[in-house]
Amino acid sequence: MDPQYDPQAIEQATQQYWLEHNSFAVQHDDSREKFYCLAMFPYPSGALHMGHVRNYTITDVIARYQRMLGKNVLHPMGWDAFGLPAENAAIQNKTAPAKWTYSNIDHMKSQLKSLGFGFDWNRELATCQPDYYKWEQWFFTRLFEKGLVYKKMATVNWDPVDQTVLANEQVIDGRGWRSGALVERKEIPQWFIKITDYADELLTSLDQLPDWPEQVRTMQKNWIGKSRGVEMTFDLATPVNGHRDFDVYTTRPDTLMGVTYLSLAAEHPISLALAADNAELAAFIDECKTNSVAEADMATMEKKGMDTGLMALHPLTGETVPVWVANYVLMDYGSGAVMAVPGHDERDFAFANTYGLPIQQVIASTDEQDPAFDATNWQEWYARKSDIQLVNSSQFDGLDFEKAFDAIARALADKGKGSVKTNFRLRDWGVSRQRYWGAPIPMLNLPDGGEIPVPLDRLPVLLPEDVVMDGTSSPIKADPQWRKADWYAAGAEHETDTFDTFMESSWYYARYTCPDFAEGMLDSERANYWLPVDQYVGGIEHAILHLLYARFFHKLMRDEGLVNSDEPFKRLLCQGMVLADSFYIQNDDGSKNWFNPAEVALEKDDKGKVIKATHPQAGELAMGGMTKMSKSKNNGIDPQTAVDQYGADTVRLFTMFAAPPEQTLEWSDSGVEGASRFLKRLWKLALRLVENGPAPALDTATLNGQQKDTRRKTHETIAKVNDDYGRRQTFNTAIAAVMELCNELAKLDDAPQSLAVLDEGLRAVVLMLNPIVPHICHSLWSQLGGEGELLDAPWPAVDEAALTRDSIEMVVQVNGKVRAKMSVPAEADRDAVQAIALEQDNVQRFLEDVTVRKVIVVPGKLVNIVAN
RNA sequence: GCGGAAGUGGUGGAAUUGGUAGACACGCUAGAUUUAGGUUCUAGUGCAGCAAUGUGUGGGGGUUCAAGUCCCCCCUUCCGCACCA
Repeated sequence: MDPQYDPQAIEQATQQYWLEHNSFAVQHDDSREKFYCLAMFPYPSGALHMGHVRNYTITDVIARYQRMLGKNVLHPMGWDAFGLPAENAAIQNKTAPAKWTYSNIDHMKSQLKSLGFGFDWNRELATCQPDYYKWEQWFFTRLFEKGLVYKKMATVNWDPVDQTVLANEQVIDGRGWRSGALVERKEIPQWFIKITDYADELLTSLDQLPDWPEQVRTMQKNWIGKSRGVEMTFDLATPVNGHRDFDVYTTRPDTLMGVTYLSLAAEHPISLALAADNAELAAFIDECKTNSVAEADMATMEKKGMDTGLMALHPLTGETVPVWVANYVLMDYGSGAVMAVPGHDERDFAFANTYGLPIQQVIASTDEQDPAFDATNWQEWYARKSDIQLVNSSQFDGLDFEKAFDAIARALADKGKGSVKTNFRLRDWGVSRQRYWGAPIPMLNLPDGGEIPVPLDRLPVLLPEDVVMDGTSSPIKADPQWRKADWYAAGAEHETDTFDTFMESSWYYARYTCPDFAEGMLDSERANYWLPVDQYVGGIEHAILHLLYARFFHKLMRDEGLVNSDEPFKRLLCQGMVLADSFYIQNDDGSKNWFNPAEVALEKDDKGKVIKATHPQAGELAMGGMTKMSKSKNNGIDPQTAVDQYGADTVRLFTMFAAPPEQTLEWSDSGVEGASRFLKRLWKLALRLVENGPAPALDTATLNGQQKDTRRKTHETIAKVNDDYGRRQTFNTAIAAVMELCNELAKLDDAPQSLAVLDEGLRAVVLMLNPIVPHICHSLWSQLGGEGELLDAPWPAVDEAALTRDSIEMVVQVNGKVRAKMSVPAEADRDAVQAIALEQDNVQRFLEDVTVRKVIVVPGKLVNIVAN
């Protein structure tokens, strides 16, 4: 055995062994219990970052652990290969997105291999490959045939200088990132998939996912946003350009008598009709066009509106209500019109106060603690649904929320002006993108204006890969030859929009089960063996969109007869971000220059707190604290550098040790060194055992106290680590427990039975750490004379007999404060424990001059003596 | 703005069901070995105090024999918001 731990040599040899033995290839096998472990596939951005390392280490640990439990484990990997960055890189580097993407995949694949992740590379897929997106295109045409796909006008960010559609992230402070031009909202026709048809099922089947984080289920539930409300019609006092009325939806019909104005979206047909002969209104609508389309901006921007002079009629009273156009009402949501109740909606309240609109109270609090209604000062209870009753609402006065809701809904229905309606916040999924690097939408635009899907025998609609990007128009939009579909009809053209990349990531997990299947989208026999995914791991940032779309797609595939399960992901783990220290220099103009932590020297005070950061050239730097690793803050730590310096096992160990998986992970060089140190100590411990020759057989009857304690520690640790890996998924505490065990094992002497205890303990350590640091464990396993393949070695068993104790340490409290610690016989009953507790000297001292009122005994833990 | 989380020593974190706060590790201090430095090993390390002891889980209140954990109010930070992936 090499006296020095040499990670580079060990890791190379171990990876070579896995390669030669094809160790991670798996097959469909009905006779074995399966386990499908999946990490969210990466976007091939060029190089692996720490977030990837963390993600894939977690799944690799779970996959290897499940394999040791005897399961047939599928752990695949592939590439989310379409997307915006490839286009940007292509423009910048004057290359083609495809070429850039494929070269990134090559590089990142070799990086993944160097980290020793046990992926079944036979199943690798990239979503930009035609044999992948062919089936996505086919599936879309099926959805079209089923009536689940439609086309409608929708808003995009339009850069008037570059003449191109921009993503939200490409709009910075209202301007195009490249041109700097003021971005406009523009309505263009786009394809939508009816996710709202599945809204109810997407909501109710969340209850079938007990192994998802509660917070993710809650976020999805709120996102879907099921509400019960009333849809009603407001007639116009005077028709406008043929429009006689418009609809609004509200969840608060109980406040209907408090409506003091109505708001239309700038793009509402009535607004546009009114603007035709109202220059001021036209100007206001133009101004609204420069507003961001992002909901977050919408919610925080200044609320602006304009009175149109038009009047609508209240559906119950027939009184006139002024109609406004407001910048915060969006045409894409609902009907593009809302009723405003400034007395009982906080946003309307602020708006009414700004524009001097009347505020009418129609709800009164029935809680005497609440202050009276004050139209100049918003209070929490104004919008409450409980402990209220209606006022100023004629025949509805005195009703509570539920009764008022029903009575007003009935009154509207009686007049034919409205009805109760269940609504969802969730909107249909717009899948059109005006970009090149994506899967072409397989539709033909016909000369007469209609659309038909491309038939299967014409699929895939191939995306040309050898193109030049000019930064404005998509190459397929600019290519009349590509668009031409004369094979169908003269003048027919291919749709030049491509799919949202969430389409590809919505079904890749299913395709992994049969990536070679050429006859269809999925080979149901294999797909149904492996699905659903038993463990899915990815970033919390995907908690809503990606996971919701994938759940939706799974149900669509089920209804197409491709899979037989309702949900794609049985258990979900959302890992936290990876942070690193950040350092900068503030420039005179307020901007900041960021310096990579690798180049910064730190100075500490006598407690070890960092007080100064200096850069060899730039001098003293300001400290930006721990922030998410990012290009903009230049604080990315390259995993490859760490792997080259310390080895993959050290990086994997640190990553899993520094924090539980759902929390943020703070990168720390000294923490990495600590992980490396532990592996060196482990190596030394094994070396000591090996150099002492084969350990004698364990004879549990002859063990002394220390040997017995250490052996108990071994088996306690096995039980804890098993629980931490399987149920809790807190790998950091599992590692800490193994470290504790190693510290105990290291204290054993060289007596024959001590070596036997060490031998048993060390084998358990190697088995327990194998999922996390598989290379060093592979090496140690063979040097300790472990039998068979470590990858398939059974998880160590707990010897219940080793867990028994003769005595238990307990704490004695007086009035809740710890005053003594004592050792009591394991079999001592309540009275005996109490008696021993009262005998303790320090307890006696605190019981002088007081009377014992009560003694609480928590078996195995503590005694609390209540006295005064 | 709306929705979802988090806040514990000098630092990362532990405390799993209301029951010994600070496991494990980093850092720091002292010592030993080696010595050019690092490495390695031993001991100590929440804060205040010589000690007994007091005090301590973002802040303020409450429930309980007992609260990091449960309840109410407040503050701060982070994530998502539909065209980044």
